[in-house]
Amino acid sequence: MANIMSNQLENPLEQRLGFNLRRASLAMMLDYGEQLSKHDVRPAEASILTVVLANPDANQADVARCLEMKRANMVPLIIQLVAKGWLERHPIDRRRFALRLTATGRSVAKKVQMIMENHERDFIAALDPVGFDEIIATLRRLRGTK
Amino acid sequence: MANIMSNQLENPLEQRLGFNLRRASLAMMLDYGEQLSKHDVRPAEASILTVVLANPDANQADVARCLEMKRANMVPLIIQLVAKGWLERHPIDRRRFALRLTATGRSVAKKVQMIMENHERDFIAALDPVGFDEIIATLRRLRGTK
DNA sequence: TATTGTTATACTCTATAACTATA
DNA sequence: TATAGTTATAGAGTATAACAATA
Repeated sequence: MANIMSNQLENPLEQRLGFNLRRASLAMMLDYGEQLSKHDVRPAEASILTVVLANPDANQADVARCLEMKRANMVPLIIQLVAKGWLERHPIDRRRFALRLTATGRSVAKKVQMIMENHERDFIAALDPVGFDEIIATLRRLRGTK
Repeated sequence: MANIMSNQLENPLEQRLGFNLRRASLAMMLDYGEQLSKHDVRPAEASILTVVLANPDANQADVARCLEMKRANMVPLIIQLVAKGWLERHPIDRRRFALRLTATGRSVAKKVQMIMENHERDFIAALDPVGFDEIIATLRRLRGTK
């Protein structure tokens, strides 16, 4: 019963792809979230700002689809972004809204891109000797499995 | 304003390491969680069962540390596992408990290992041509960054 | 003094079902 | 009939601070 004494346990999950993938993702999320929180931005909000910046007048359902989020979960996030004065909703027809960044929102969205760039730099460096493109391609294959 | 018409938006996050890492992790978690739920096991419970199976009589704090979980978040999980009749707590001294699997718990834990093995197989196949060891080493470096 | 287990609490993201209004 | 936005709700995991008892 060595385990009663020692405090270094064996963790079989350390050999698992899923566990390492999850811990790596959480490590990145932790740093990313800390950087964003300095500007009162949540990761999910940052994702929406990024997509709307790249796709002016997109509607909620389209944004949700391309971020692989549920339509229903967009609602409180959009409300928050509007309340913060970063986003406006303009009717396209009588059931869709075109999402548009305000001047402040555009400024925040650009700041978010810079934070993202700086945040990713350190982690991308840790990929070496595996190449960035190779990793991205591999992660995409994992995303498409099942 | 092509975006009012089209429903295929550009997603700049597709070029990001963090986004792809997260989506890949969630894709694996989705499949893993589905397989486990058939046996009324949650992923976090499966992690604890796995560590206790490999480390009989470990205490909660040690298990939490090796899974990178908070001590406080172990409590309801342990209570659940005890309530399910899969885990017992035996006093080590007057402040620690040795966690021990019951006969049923050991059987569930072994079933979990099989589910994990089958679940990972398909995803590991998707790694090709990148090797498993290479990916694990890379993910570990990411985990250790910041 | 440091650690274990605990309580309480809050936050973030995810998931589902069902509704309405509209295309 | 299918879709957009919404409501309500639940679940899972994570995080912090603080406490009593104990090492």
